[in-house]
Amino acid sequence: MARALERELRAPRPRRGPPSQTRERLVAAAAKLFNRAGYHGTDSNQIARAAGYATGVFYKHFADKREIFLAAYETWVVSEWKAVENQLSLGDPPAVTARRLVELTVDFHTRWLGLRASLMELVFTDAKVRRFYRDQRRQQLDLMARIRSRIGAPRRRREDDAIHLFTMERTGDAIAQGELGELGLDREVVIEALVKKVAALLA
Amino acid sequence: MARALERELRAPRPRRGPPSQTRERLVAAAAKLFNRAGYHGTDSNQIARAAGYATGVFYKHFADKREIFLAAYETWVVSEWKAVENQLSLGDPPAVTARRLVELTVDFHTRWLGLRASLMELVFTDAKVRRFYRDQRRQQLDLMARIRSRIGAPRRRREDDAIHLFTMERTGDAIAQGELGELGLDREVVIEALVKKVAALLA
Amino acid sequence: MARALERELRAPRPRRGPPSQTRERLVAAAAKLFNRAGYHGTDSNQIARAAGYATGVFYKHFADKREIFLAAYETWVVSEWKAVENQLSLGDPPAVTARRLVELTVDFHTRWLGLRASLMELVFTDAKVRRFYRDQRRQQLDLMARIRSRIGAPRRRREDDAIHLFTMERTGDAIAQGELGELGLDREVVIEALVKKVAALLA
Amino acid sequence: MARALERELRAPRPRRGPPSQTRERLVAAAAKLFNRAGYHGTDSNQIARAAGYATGVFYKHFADKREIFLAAYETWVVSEWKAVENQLSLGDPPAVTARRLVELTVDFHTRWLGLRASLMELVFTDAKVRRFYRDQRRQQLDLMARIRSRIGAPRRRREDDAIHLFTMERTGDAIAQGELGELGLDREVVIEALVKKVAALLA
DNA sequence: CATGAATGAGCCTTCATTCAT
DNA sequence: AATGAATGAAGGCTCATTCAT
Repeated sequence: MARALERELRAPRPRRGPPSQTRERLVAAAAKLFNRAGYHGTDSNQIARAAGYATGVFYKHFADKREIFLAAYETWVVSEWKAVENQLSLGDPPAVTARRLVELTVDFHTRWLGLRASLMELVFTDAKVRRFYRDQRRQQLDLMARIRSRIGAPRRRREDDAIHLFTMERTGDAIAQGELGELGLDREVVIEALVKKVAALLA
Repeated sequence: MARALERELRAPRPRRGPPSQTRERLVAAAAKLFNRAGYHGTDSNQIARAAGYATGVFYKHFADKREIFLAAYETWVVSEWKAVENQLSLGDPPAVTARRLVELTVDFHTRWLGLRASLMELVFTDAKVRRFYRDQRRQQLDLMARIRSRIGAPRRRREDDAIHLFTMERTGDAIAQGELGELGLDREVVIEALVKKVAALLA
Repeated sequence: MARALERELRAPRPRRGPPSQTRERLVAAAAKLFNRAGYHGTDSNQIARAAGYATGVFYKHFADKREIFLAAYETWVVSEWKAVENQLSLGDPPAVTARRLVELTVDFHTRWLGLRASLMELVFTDAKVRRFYRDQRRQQLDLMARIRSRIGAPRRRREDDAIHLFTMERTGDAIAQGELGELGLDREVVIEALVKKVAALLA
Repeated sequence: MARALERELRAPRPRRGPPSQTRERLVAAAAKLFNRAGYHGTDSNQIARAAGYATGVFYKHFADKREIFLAAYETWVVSEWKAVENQLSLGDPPAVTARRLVELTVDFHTRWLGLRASLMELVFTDAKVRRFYRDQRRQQLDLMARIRSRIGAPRRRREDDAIHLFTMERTGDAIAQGELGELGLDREVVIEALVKKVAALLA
């Protein structure tokens, strides 16, 4: 009857499967929605529906909304890491690598714009998110040190690396948000400048 | 009776006064609360109460919560500007000025940490906040250009100035949040590095 | 200064005067507003403002909002009575009188449409309004009996007069509301029918 | 613990069931409350509670209070129609039918007194309610025409039918409200008069 | 495991009314 | 007598979360 049809429309998707798949679908749906409307603009029932499930399933997989945000965030961070490490493993010349890394950053910030927009408030508000966020940063710094030692580049202070990361992060957000355009700035010039900064680290 | 007593206890409330004063008190209270609990963690009744008023006043002065956030944000931004321009007008040697400016930045980011934490999501979510935010950035860039031309420093591309601002902003947040400490980084070293960057602009 | 100017705009009207005048102005403003938006759609601050006074003055003249409604209602009823009695005193031939009375009814219902729309709920809800309403009805019935006896028309049962009044009242509302048009009915035909009914009473 | 006990006490609440049942219960509770306290004297939380549910359900079924009023109104109107058509289908002699119809009218106006009291203001204030109300009236007129043609009664102008409906409606309200008693009128005489009017239509 | 109806605390907002000036 | 800022109860509505099926 009409009821079944309606359900079909809501979620034209095969249900049932291993729990991990359900979880994955939920996270994917959450990411999409958070990205569109921010954390507070997204409601948990929506997430389940968008993933093709009923409301209740949500709380079978996540203790609360915050947790799924964290999961979505983690997904993003992990995929970004993978992409970065993958790029580094290609052995491209530094100039190429630098450009690719900047492109990656901009890409990711663009793809995860809405999530990032909510991140700061949650980092401020929520201890768990904060902890996770800090851990990520630490790993970024470790990675940077490792890379440099691997390629025999000169040592730098971890503090400088941190500032570099902050710059990349904030500038990436600005590009993703279209802030540059609104300020009448040239996106390519900014990207070029970032590439130069990254290249300097790899030299 | 009990009513009067209760009123007495609630708050040292200097009632009656020009509306502008009420508004100011509301904004001050809002800033404090937003700063403590973030935008979404603060409600409009709380704000009025914290300012020493009853619920209703709020909507006599602001159309909604977003509007008072914007007002609080504006207050902060304006005071920061004033402080910066004031510092610049002192005619200190560049090295001193640079250090003072960094100190100012860190100070402001510390004082307005919670507000800043909510800012990004609102910029993303709310067109009015976004517009205001962008305007501020534009003015910052203009100021930078003016300063340099005034002191006869070499011209720079606006894009580089923007990146500089992003770096200052994000690093200022990190310092304010105590992110550095948690990452085992030395705050002074970071500040020193920022000072150098600012000094380079003034040279 | 700007303040005074603003006040001027709100109420370009001489203030101060005998209390009765203030009261009158308030009632007039209330009637207008109730008429536009109904009782619940009108707020008491608005009324005072619209009359050219400050909020507070309202409660110097009326115990509450219900009371000013009653006053507005009374004004209307009294003016309608006056018009009816005036018409009757003219000594026009019955046919003319009947037509004039119907015109009067339609006029008044049109002029007081919004007030009437709120009347039923208030009659139901509020004992004071109910009492006043009933008194009016009683007087209408008395008047009808008196008229007939004066002009030597045959006696009728008071019950029939009541039904007649109900018909006039409800049909008057329908005309005022434009209900006829929406139902595809001819206004003139309806009015003609009413005239006939009234004429029958005067015959 | 206390929680469960409290829940037990609150209401004999048969939870779980098809949404349509919930909706029905809400409408029934709403009708009762509107009827008792009028539209503005009833709030949406109350309605849900009175139906045996928590606050939230309300907005799962209705966009706002206006909508549930309309639903309650519709329920009433539909049931009245059914009763009228049922009566007409019995094939009683005209005199009997007329009396029964008047009784029905008085019954319904009595049962739905409070709802009716709010109706006028809502018809005035709210476009959706107005539209629904007009549609009903149109159908009443259609029905009247159909009945007469079915029983071979003489044609009448639709305008006269409309006036008849207005009379019935307003007089029905008066009876339901006890207005007659307060005016010292004889209820039976009034009813008799209405019966005569209806009978005339059926003749 | 999934479902989705139900929960209810709590937020935003309005407005009749008061009262210090 | 007038002013208008302030009051605060109360109502509309949302949404994270629970739980009976």
